[in-house]
Amino acid sequence: MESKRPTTLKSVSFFGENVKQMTNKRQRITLDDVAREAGVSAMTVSRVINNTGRISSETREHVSDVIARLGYRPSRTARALVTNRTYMIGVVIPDITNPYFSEITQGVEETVREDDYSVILANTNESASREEVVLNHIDASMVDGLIVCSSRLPDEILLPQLERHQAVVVVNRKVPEELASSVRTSYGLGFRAIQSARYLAKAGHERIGYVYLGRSAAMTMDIDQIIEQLAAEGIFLKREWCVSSRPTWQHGYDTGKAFLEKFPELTAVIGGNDLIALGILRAARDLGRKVPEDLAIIGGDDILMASQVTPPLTTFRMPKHEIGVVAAQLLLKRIAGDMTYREHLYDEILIERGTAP
Amino acid sequence: MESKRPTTLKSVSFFGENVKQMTNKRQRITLDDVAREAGVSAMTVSRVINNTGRISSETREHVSDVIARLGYRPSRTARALVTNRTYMIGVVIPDITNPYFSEITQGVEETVREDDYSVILANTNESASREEVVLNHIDASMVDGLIVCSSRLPDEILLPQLERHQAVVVVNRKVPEELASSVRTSYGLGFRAIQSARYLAKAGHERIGYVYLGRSAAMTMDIDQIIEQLAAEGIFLKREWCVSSRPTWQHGYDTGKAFLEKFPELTAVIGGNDLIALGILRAARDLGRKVPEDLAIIGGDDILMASQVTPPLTTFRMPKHEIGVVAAQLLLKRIAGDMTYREHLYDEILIERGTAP
DNA sequence: CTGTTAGCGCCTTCAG
DNA sequence: CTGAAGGCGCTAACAG
Repeated sequence: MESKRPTTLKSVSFFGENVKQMTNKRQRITLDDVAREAGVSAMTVSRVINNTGRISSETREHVSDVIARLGYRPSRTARALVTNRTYMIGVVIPDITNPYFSEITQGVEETVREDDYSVILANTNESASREEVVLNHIDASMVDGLIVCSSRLPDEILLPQLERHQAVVVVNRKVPEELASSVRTSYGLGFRAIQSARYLAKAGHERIGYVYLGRSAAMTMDIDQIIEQLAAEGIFLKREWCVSSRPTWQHGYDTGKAFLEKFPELTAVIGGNDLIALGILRAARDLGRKVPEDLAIIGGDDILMASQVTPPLTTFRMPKHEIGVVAAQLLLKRIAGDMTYREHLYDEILIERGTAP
Repeated sequence: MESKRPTTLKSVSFFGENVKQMTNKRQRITLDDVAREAGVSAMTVSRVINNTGRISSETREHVSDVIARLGYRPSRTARALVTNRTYMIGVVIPDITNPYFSEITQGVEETVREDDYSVILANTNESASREEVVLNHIDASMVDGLIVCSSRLPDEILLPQLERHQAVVVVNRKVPEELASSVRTSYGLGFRAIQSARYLAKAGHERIGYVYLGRSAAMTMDIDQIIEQLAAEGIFLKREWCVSSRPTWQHGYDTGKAFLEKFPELTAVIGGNDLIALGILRAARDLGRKVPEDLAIIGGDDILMASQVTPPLTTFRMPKHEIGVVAAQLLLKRIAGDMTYREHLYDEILIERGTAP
């Protein structure tokens, strides 16, 4: 019998002629199949697989052989049902095509995979309502933990969703410490705008515009607070010089173009993030404005493109990949049962480049 | 009893003071709990949830009430175990930070989510060995289907992996029709290089370099075939003028710099993709070469950045987002049981811009 | 229209 | 060191 196996083996572990039959019945090889074939109990097989309990190396080896021969693979689902661990984590982000988020996601994915976790990606497309739908869809029974990036949802909606999960980490957001650990930049978008305005004011600009990220719950301050704060410092940011934009290049371009045409008196513009700022940069040049001579621009994430356009974009840098890695690490800690609140803050540092030297 | 519920309700569906207790016992509310509370059988509750079978609107309503009151959510895991459907699909891609792939991924995610599927993201970091590990990790029991993008694996390794899955779609790859539907560009990387070379030759270039994507199984032709093909057309591409690079900006930059220094006689360079080409562009400018006067450059994906650098990059355009959408649609068809082979081919069209006018 | 019976594939007791 | 029973939470297939 042993000697006849090789043939079967090949067609099972390789793409063979009996593929069609398999597709019909989907005859999964189970623990019991292995047990029967090996002449042991299911429990023994289970122990071999999980490397748990004491087993004679003899049976262990024999069972391993049978497992390999049959091409047995334990059902993650069945295991999840009984252990209550799925080895998956959810990652909720606004837009995977935004380099800022794809870098964070990469950091997360690469980190959790080391511990055999998989990432369930949920893209909210920068929409609060979609974010809610998506969060609602991710049941606690399908993930061991959740990382929520730059949530656009108000607390009343976000917090109950987080509460459903065993382990949560939020990025760019503050929530009650019992609910989640947190990784974020120290300034937040509001402070970043203030930093930018100060920088521009110091450079002599008096008419500064601000194209901010539309109704984002990640904003630690709202526009009026920012204006107020700056006014206190003698920097004058008119309310009408502040408009919102969705955080994509195209929206930055469209918004920026209309904005610059409406307020030609502006000598500087702050973008809510790099994509917006880069859109504005293109709009400015299409309008015949010289950057930075006629118009200075400051962005906000230091994505690759920021350094490669002409003139290169002055922006704020933060370790995106590392933020993803750390968020993942904090989540793994929580999943492992260590529920102590942890918080990682990163400074955003201003990178002075051509658009606002 | 009914009148006392509201209090409990709030602390269950909202973040309440008994969070701590819940975290301990993780006392999931089950179907039976609902059934008991509603005074019906579990089956009835199941029917209400799945909207299946005939149920008096009276009991339906009552059960729905209890479900809402208890904040019951069905266990995806348990359901998956019995239905053999997880409502998840796997997406294997080389690098999520490459805009080319993040756009495809976005298309996939957004499409499958309409049908309540979630995406498991597996990033291989452009490494064949990691891709193998990752594919091995994605068990057929955890996904209903799989989309593999630009696999770097040879057939001997890739095909058996695909065979394990019920439904597969490959992007930028050809596999036996029984195994998977396919979405890809009509040219493939090899043909794209040939198109580029022809274009450059026509523009008068005689010394053309080629920085290609390292040992990628997505190449329909290898370098020697390309050289041969071009030679037949009277276009001379020396073997030593062809070097490989990993498909990232930084590698493109480093490789490009060394390459240009070693072969200053080149008047044009073809990049394996946009990131590589953009890296070369920067390297060329850092070396004091004027583009396109001293050196023409052609890229290959038409990512956003390509159009925004100076001079803008001549490249090939293909509908990345749509490719993701279609791949997802083909996969959903297969998951639904329609296993007919389908193939979508997209033309890559040359976008003539500043780096190679 | 509703309930009963049997598992899905695995692991956690508890006995040998 | 190994096995037998029971159940995780849900639904399919039958009853009624």
